[in-house]
Amino acid sequence: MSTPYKPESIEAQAQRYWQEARSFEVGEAPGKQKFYCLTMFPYPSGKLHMGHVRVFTISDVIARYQRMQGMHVLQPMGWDAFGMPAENAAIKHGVPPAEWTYRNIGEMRAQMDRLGYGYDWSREVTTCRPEYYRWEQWLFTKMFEKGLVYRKNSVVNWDPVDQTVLANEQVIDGRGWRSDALVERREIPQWFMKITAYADELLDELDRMPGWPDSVKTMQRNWIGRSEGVELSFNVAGEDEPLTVYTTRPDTLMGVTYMAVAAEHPLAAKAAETSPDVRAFIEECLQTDASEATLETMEKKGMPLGISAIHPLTGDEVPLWVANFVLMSYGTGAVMAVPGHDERDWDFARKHDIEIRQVIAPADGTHIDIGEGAYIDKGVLVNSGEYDGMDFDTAFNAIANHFEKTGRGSRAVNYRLRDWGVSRQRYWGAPIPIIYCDDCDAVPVPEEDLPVVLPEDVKVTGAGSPLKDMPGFVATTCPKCGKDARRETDTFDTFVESSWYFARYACPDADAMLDERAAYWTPVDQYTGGIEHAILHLLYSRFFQRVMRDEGLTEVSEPFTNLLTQGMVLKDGAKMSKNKGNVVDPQELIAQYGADTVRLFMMFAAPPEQSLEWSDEGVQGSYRFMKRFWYAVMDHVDAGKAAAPDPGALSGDQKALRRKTHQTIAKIGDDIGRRNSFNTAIAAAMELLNAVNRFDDDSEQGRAVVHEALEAVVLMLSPMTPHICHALWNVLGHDSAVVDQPWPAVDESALELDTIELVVQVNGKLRGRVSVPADAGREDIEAVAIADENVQRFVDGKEIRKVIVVPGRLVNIVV
RNA sequence: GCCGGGAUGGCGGAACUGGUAGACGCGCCGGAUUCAAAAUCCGGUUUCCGAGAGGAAGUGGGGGUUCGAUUCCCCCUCCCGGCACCA
Repeated sequence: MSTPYKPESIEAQAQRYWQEARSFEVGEAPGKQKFYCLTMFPYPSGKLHMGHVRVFTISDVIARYQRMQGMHVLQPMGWDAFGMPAENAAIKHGVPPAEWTYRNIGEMRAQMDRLGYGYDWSREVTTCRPEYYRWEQWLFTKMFEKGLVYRKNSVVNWDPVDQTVLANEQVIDGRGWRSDALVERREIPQWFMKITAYADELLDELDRMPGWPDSVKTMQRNWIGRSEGVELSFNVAGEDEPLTVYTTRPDTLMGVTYMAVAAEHPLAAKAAETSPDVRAFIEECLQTDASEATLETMEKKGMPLGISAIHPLTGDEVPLWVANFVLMSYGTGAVMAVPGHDERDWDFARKHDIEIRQVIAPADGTHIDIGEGAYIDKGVLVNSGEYDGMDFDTAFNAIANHFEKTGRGSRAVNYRLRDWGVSRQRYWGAPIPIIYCDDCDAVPVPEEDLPVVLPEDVKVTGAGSPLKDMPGFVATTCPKCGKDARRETDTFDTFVESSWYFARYACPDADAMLDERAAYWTPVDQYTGGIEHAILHLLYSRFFQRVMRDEGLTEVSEPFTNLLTQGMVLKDGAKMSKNKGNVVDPQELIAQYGADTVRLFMMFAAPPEQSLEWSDEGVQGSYRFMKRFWYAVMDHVDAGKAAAPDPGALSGDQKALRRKTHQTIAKIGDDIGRRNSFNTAIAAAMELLNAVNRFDDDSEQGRAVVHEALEAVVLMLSPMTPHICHALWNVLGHDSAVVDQPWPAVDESALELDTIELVVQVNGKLRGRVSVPADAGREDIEAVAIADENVQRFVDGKEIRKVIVVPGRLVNIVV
């Protein structure tokens, strides 16, 4: 009787081995080729969920595979430990955020070890530790000196009942999640990092990043949104200050029939002084949350201000409106409107009975009716006086030149990308290292006084930041003049921590932000994480990497050479969540089936980039496969020793199994190494094992080819299911550990075939299959194909027009 | 609303560069084993027509390019991710 498959004991054994052998702790080895394999670190929310298990398993498979390819692999792990959930838990249960966070980290780390991930824990990074965040505080002060950070007013969601700032996700249908009060837009001073200073570099480099998915690069390109246009000044009747707008379509300038400003614009405020209607409208505009999705989907409203701008070419009066879809913080807070050639302007003009003027006509002379809808394509100018007949480029240049000559405007490059607001009015984050002095204004904390440590023994109530009420934290002296001063109580956006942690893993204990070890390990060779981070986290990290580079900390510009974005884990077609009650706890599954089964299912159920539909039956199927695998090896070994195959002495069936083995080695190597196609890799391993189980041959050579096949399966599945493979490798007679084995080699001579099967089509429809010698010529193949009995039924009596032969695949006869 | 992605048997998915649609797994059906069940093993399984050989249809919907389209192009529907304070 074979030894039964008992995952709990073999998994514990393998994990003990890795721990005692320190299999995954790596130092810098300049002679070896390094491979830095990283997954987006988790927020320590309490327990691992299936999404974590999926991304960590993907990364672990890649790390273990690359190790078998001879790479010197680093795979670290850490904690994105600041964030709102800790404050929410504190409000709900009265536990201080720090305590809650550290407890969660302990729990999740134990779960990760139970799943068998090959992490170098000696490099663990926890972002809520002062020894970590001191360096981002330090970098902030360096950026301050360089003018890369600045303070300006910007909009937040204000909950008037809780007297606190809300995150966008805390605003539900325009109301505060706890108070249910209508949220207001409010402007407060906040700190910004000048990511726009790097906009061109961040954009241009995308063209030289073949290791990133096109979709992510496209999203980042669109997000940066570089455009070339013209900045123009419109005089305003009765005002000294002109109104400046930016447009990418100066060719439509003669079609401007109104202009719109934001509710917060000074001209709107001025009109409100005399008009109660305008005042009421402005107040209504502020009763909305600040997210772009809300602004873009809400009803477009506006009101005339009773003020006119002067058209810079015609001198005509153009009415000025205040509108809820124009935002003060974007651009100049004012837009020119061309309803004839912009959809939003067209809708707005229709609604408010504003003139719609056609100034562009299709270049091919097609008639269009501007009363039916806006014509937004580029074309030829009409109704534009001296510019009539010009195409877009000619008109763009003519009008731009005119404005540059008259000093009323200029060509300008504009970005959709806005500077990064890093201030958060929250407690559980890294303090922004600034001191406010009545005389010296905002002064960065000197290097020798860093870190500014966040006090951890606090009571969180949910109404404002507790830091404001801690005189011991706030009260300080000005580093410049020594007078009494106040500390900044805002903390960093948590994206700041996640924008450089990947570099810190290289040197977690360095007495500087980075040291020479980062030069060895960075950039990350393989980065894996959720597609939801395609823009913000990945763009901020690319920005930070450059700031660190320009500070002389590294020579690397791009932090992540290859990027894999994995899909979500769904159940019943929806993301797993407590609200929906469709959560599957990894812990219970591991207890029932073992880590290998869970890992195998995760990798088998879907390709990594797609969403993965959870299936309890599928997990059982993976468990069944683990058992079949286990007993196949056990039964083989129980029957005695096996020799190495002698290629010259194999029968046809033996040769066929050996061919299958080497075909599979080639396929799985390609699937994992090139395609990140783990599901098909596993399917191929299953096929090979099925072939072994069907293979009934006790002869010496028969046992030899089976042995070779089983060893190959053990080696090739070891990245996916490392524990069972650790055990089976020893069962197969090896003293070594499978984790240190090289990837199996393909024997090209085993792949050779004498005859191949070709598909025969008639007019593209499958009509038969024929066997031909592998080296058959085109004429022989055609003759054999046409001679096929079933093919004859469709060819007979018809004229053969063309025969297409796709070598090794098919023959298509066109009649 | 804007940007990005997706849709293939009863289900998850495969088909990599335009060349056999449905690999592999789940489920289901039939059989073996068993006193019985579980577990395990063997066979079948896109739909329709046909005893069979075989034929017809078929990759969200509509059109197009091609000897040949799940794959390329145009239009549409639905679902998912992101939209700058969730991480």
